[in-house]
Amino acid sequence: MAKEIVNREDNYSQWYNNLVVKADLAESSAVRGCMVIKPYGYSIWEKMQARLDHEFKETGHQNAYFPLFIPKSFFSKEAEHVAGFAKECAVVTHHRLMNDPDGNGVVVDPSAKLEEELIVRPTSETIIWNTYKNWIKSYRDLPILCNQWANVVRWEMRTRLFLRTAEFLWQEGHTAHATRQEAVAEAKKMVHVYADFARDYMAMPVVIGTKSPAERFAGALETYSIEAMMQDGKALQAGTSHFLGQNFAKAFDVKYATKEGGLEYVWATSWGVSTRLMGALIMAHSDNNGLVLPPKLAPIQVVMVPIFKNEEQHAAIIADMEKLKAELKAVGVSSKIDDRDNYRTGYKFAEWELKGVPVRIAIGPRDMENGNVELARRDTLTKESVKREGLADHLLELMDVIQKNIYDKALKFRDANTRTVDTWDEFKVEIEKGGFLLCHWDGTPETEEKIKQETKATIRCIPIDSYVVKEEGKCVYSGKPSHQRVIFARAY
RNA sequence: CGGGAUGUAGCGCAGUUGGUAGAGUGCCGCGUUCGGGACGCGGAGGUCGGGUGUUCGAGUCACCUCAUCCCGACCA
Repeated sequence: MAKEIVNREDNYSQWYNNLVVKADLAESSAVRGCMVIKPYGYSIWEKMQARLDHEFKETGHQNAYFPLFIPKSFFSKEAEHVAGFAKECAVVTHHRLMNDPDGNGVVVDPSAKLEEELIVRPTSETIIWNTYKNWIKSYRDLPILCNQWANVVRWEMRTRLFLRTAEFLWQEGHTAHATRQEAVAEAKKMVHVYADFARDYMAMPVVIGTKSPAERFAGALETYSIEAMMQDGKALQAGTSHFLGQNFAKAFDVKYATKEGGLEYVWATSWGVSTRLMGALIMAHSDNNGLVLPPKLAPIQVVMVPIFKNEEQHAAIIADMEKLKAELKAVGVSSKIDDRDNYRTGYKFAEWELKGVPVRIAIGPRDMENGNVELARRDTLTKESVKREGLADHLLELMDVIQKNIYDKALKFRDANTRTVDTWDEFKVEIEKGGFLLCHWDGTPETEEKIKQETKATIRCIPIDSYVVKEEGKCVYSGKPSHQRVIFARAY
């Protein structure tokens, strides 16, 4: 009873917050706008990290680490970039505390004021490009393909667990290239890495596209993103990859000697995904019973709950479960035996459902006699009696079945909530229903801004893989000519 | 930074015209239970966000202040 969560249909936001806390993923911290990621939530993040890190290495990248603090002057160098982040920076002004002369704890020592303020990184382009300047002399030094796993701070006015917190964990890739083509190819490659990860691991379909100029990253020439649809019909930007042109190279004076003996500015990209993916994962699949985790990211793939009346039965069941656990380990399926004696069976069932464990196996005296187990699937909420014999192999196969089913369900939902809209009247009605609207847009920031003001809908992306509709048409708002449909939606 | 609300037990909350600080849940102990969130009995747990004022007396009224949340604004 205590762990019951509110209905998704009643209040989606409340359901989400409730779920994050009750499923033991994270909680608000005492620090404004920050969150504590709890062990269970963090273990999911670690699984994401491990897979993404593997992909980065496979595509030729290396990990590195750059400072948390960025001198204020670095920020002044790229005008567009600073404008994009100036309003949400945490600034370090002093380096020492002292006892309060009035005896009230400690105060900031006014004599310890820093010569130059330090900014807690909201992103690392500036500090990294300041460093790359020293690394790059010749075309032989290129490309530089670095990734950093780090935390960043953005002083957001309003925060939500995982989706927008003042401090968050992420990875940021920063690459330097000799040519424009190479940099563009890198930015495209990485957005596809993200899309594949979302599809194959998070079981979350995403649309790959480019951002409209207004939605572009501060300082980028092109921003590629993956956009996912949450179950309330709102869009969530789940990852971005930017072609930065020569903007940062020029700002930090990073030139290389070409093979021909010339001197050129290098071309740059940056790309990142954050703990926001956790929010995406939760909102893409979960239901009123709690979290639904795709097997590939579930910290525990199979949970085993023993049912018994006496110590003799208990010992026999646990022994069998230990055996099954070993069999599962041998085929690469993670499992846990819930042998807690202070909770009843029903409580455990509810709790593991809340935590999103893909499969639950219950074994009781009846099952032991019949050579069966009770198998419950989290994704379908169905139960069936299956043979104990060959169970490990069956579960291994079932993991793929569940992974696919969760993806298919999300894909079906997205397609069902993606509509083609041609008139402004229709647009205003349809946007209220949520989902993606495929519309013609005249390509001007003015129209985009007006639509945003009137409906709160923004251009999520100009699709480049799915939902690509290249055709002549008229802008849904202005009626001016357009060559391709874009995706409008309300977003997180 | 504008508009609105809320601060009371670990948590989510109730607290009447100002009069001894409350139930639920969770936690600890004992017992009965145990195939879908059990129940009984006992127990621990509070400077009522902070300050000032009014009053014989303030969780309650007034003022100030701090914090949090919601709606805007802001936001790869």
